[in-house]
Amino acid sequence: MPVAERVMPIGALAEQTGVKVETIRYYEQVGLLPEPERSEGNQRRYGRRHRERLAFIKHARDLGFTVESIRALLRLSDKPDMACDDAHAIASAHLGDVRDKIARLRLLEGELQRIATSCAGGVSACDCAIIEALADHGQCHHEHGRAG
Amino acid sequence: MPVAERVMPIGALAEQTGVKVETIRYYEQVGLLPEPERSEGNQRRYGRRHRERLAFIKHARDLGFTVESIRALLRLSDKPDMACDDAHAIASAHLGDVRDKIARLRLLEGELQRIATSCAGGVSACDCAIIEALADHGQCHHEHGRAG
DNA sequence: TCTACAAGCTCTAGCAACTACAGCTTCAAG
DNA sequence: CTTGAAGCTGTAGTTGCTAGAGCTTGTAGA
Repeated sequence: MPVAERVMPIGALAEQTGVKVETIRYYEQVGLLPEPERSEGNQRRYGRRHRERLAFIKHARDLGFTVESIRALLRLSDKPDMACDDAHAIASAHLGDVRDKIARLRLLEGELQRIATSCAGGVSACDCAIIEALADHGQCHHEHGRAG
Repeated sequence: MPVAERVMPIGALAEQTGVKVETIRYYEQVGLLPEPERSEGNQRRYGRRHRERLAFIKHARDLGFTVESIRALLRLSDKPDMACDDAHAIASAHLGDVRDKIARLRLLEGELQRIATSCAGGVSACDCAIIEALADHGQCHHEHGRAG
């Protein structure tokens, strides 16, 4: 046998996938992972299928897909007939979101840099340009929305 | 009088600053805004000082500062003696965070684009490359961390 | 002055996506 | 057989708001 036993407890699954134990239980709770078999003593026992599904989930989460989107993608991958178009739509929408976020963050980067260098932290000769800049939106070079 | 009365209720403050009424009450609750005077009937009455402080908070939030950081900045701006260095440190750290986030998002953008175009949503000739790509991290061109 | 009704109040619960306990049970190695 | 790590359930906390219920206050028109 190459890499893993046929069946494993939650800790081993966590280790193999890089997803925390609590998070695995959370995914089960919200319906992303199916309920696994249990040992006689009521402990979860996972197999290859669970590991693969969890890897899918983790990868998608790392890419910033919401749990809702992942639910949709998993539904698609379960009945893959007309999955392609729908999956493409989900991925494209998400790509759009990511690009928006990048654009907004770059505006923030510019303004933060301007603010931070205006008060370069020398001796306290300045009245703190940072605090002034934050107090006075009029100094701003653009409107900015939320981009956390 | 140019623009505003001396004293105003919460709705007017909300309108002038672009911060929602509930959010203003929330900021008071978490100690970002001081408790204002009240009318005889227990309604909040705000003045210029409050409006300025709230504008500061909003601007900083728009720039992605956490409430915790804003609390620190406000503390500094209240006693501005040695504020400059500390404010500079906060702003620089935040700038670093923003740049990290941008870098990670750009990696994601690349991978998402690769995934989305690999299954360009034509007729369903494909087995859905998107779902395969998500299932198999081995196809990935890099490690990626969380960047939501 | 009375009457509507908008705007205000407090308190509580909800969102996403986990994380962290408390207090218990089970598993596995020695 | 013992011991301690790992597992279990359930609840509450995190961040930064947002939304509602159910009440009170302010104010403009008649």
